[in-house]
Amino acid sequence: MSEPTLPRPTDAELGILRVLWERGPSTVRDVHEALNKGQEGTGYTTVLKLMQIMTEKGLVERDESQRAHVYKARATQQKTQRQLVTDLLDRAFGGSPAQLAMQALSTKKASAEELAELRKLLDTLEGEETP
Amino acid sequence: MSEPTLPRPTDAELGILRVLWERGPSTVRDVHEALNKGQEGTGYTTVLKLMQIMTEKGLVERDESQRAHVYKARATQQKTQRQLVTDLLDRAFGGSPAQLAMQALSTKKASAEELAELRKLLDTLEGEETP
DNA sequence: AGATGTCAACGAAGGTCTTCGTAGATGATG
DNA sequence: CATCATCTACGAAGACCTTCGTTGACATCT
Repeated sequence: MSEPTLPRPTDAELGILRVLWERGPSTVRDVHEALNKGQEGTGYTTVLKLMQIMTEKGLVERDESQRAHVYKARATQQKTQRQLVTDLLDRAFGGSPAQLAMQALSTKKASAEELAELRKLLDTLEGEETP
Repeated sequence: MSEPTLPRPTDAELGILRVLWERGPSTVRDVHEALNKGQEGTGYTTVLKLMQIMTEKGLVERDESQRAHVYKARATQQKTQRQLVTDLLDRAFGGSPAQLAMQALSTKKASAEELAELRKLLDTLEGEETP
């Protein structure tokens, strides 16, 4: 196995991961600034500490060749999303994916493009359903 | 306001809520037994303590008229699911509901009935999209 | 009444999460 | 070289979560 399955990221960790996904490999300073666009939220050392812990957990990788270490997410956003969805599915939805999908769509309006894409996926799935 | 928005239930709390949703109003003993069908997982007092805390948080209501207090969930499963989905949406999906929906469907196979239902919802949504 | 069983209520321990202050190393500036 | 800025590392505090043992109240059974 190449992946011993990473732990579920916590809320604060997810915030950091989102920055890394968006910006690509970044230093602590980069992440800290991205996280505090304008307002001051969490302190620098807080972000640093979190990222150190995330390194231990395996959520991120660290390149120490520079003085300012460069971090990058170890799992793609897709993979992490899948994990979180699976989790939520089991914990709150009795494992029904369609129920979750519908809940998601009723919650907030999606764009026409996204809906079209979703419909395409639906076609594929229904095609498989009755082969 | 009738609802000061309940806090997001934790993992263990969600387990208890699921029992309450399924069984309806229940005593601690009921929940404890449902949670430990067969195997022994968590102790009785653990469940009791959690449900006491959940009462303080407002996640459940308690009827103390009987010696064995009867608890019931304060929010419906639907409402809680919606909350969790919204949360996940904001925290990990940059707010795109269709993306989450697709992720959910790719994760696990849904039944034909559910897919049909989902398609119906999709029709409705697309109808609204271009009025 | 006395023994047994069931219940709620604490309190506390051990874990994780988030926060930040302080210290020490390293690089840049005058 | 001395000073200042920047960076990592460390430790610890405070909050929350989960766990359970113990206690005392109340009911039931003999």
